[in-house]
Amino acid sequence: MGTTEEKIRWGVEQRLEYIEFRLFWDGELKRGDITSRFGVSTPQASGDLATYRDRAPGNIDYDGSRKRFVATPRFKPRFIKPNADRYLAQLEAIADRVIGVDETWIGAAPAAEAMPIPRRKVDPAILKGLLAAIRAHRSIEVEHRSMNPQREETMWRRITPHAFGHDGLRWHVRAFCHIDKIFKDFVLSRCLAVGELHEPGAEPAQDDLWFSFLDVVLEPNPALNERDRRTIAHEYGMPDGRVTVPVRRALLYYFNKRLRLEAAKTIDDPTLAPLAVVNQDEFLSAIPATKSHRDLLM
Amino acid sequence: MGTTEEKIRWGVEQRLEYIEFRLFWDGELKRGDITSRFGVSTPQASGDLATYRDRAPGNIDYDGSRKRFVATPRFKPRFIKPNADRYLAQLEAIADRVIGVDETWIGAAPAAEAMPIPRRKVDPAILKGLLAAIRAHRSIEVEHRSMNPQREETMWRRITPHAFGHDGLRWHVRAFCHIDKIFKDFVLSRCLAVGELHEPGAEPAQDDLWFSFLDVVLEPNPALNERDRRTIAHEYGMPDGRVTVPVRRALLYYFNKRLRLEAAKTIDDPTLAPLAVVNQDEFLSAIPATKSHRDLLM
DNA sequence: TTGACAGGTTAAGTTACTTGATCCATAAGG
DNA sequence: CCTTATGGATCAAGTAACTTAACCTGTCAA
Repeated sequence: MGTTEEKIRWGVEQRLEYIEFRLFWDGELKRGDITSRFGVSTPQASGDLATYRDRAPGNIDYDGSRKRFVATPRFKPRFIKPNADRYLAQLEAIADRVIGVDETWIGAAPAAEAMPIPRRKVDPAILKGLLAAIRAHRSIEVEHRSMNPQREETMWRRITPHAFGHDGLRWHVRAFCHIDKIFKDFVLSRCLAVGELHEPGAEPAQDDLWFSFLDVVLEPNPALNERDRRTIAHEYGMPDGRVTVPVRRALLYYFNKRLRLEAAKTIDDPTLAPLAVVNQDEFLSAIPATKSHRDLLM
Repeated sequence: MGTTEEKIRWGVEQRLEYIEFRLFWDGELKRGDITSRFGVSTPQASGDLATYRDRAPGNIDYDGSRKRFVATPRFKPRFIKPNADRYLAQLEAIADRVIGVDETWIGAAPAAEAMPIPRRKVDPAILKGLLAAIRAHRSIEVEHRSMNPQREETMWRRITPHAFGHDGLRWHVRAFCHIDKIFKDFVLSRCLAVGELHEPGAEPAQDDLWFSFLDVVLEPNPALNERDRRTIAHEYGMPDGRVTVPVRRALLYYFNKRLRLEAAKTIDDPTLAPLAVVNQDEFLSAIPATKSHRDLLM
């Protein structure tokens, strides 16, 4: 009883979820957290807390001496399903200064530090232009710094983009290059400006390397001892000692570099490459196809 | 005139920001986008669009033939400041399946793919326990898979955590280990369970490696040709050909590995390591201090 | 013991909503 | 050509969800 379940407005639901999020991760919150984050009055925040108590009975208590609302020991989430990876993704964004703590629901962010890589910011206008070209299935002119020594240092080229790819360190746009007549990756932070939209140069479907996948079978590096292999198998979720990862062929090069797979079995210190590829012949022979365009590499 | 600027409720402001976000990035939206995302009625969504038109005159138009609201050519954001890195961070979270498209404001997400690394999910209960210990300045028992061959394969150890660190591939918790009496990193996905809180074993301030920084001076790899060096300098924001990055000594080991700095100048193919360290003596001699605990490496 | 802080409550009034109806414009299909 | 589907605008009546203003309670620290 008490749990009257009428329809509930979006704003109220957000605040109930916020209350529960804070109770789960921080274990506590105060009324002022609600009033300041959502700009509501104190009676409203009190009302929300009462509503929460009503709908999730036994989850919340008021600790008079600490002057905080606290989660009870038998707290059981009812409005959100807690997700550690989501929490950590937010923490990373905060550490990278991509968002502010006050834009998340994290109340007291723990001290956290991510790799401080001093990458140039991407110009919103450029990203916006590429998005527009992708949506409209058209080509766009891009001023791009090329690593190809045959080319001008920076040049305008027309490309027909269709997707974005992230190699773990930076974003590329996958596009048909009207000069070279092939599909390539263009690093976003090397795009200096964008121009007009025009007729497309190719259909996205023609980008075979993008649309075909290789099933990479990974195992703990056999150069490791039995025990370390078990640890790696556990960490990467390999119940039977292996895991199959479908990887776009266009991304195989980065996948290889990122996990140091190529040299895994020959490297002197196997702890540098915890994973190795089972279907290595297939894997290695699939890589060069993406490696032929020097622009991709660096 | 027209722009009456009374106080505005949180829910309304969210919708106005949503409208502008969509206009900027997607260039268009329809009334139904608002009703479905925020659960409001059609008259309300119409009202919001009218309010937006009122407050940001000249930004929005209705294209009757496409049956969409579209951004005008002279669109100028008034409620949000567009941030490409933030957009891309969301895109990455979507590609990694950490959040759903419907949880972001991105209307039509472009095709995007991030590195598919099959990492085990972190148990929310474990992260929550560590957060609680950090907040309370107490120690916590953790069942952890050790890579140290002297130790049991999995063992309970008491640690006093104080921060989180991300090496680009995974999260660690930085903590004082009550067994080894030193501060170490513990990979989150190797923590299997957490236990009770107790007295702390050390003050966070005693973690010298965490709280002291080394100024790493980076330059484009000198093994590259002049022109490629210029490109790298541009991409990493080095107006005078160098950039100084303060890095926590506790993270130097990962920083080195991630950017392949150690071997940068000697590696056969310099395109694999676009960056090199200027103050290399200082840098290399600072690394081993963090490298002494094998647990960190793999 | 006083004040500052955190929270709760009640009453009266306002704003932001909903439902349900009716109407308009455009595009696509027969 | 007419029909239907889609997407939008608007009005009227009613209702949640708010606000402001005032006043009350418990706990802690000076």
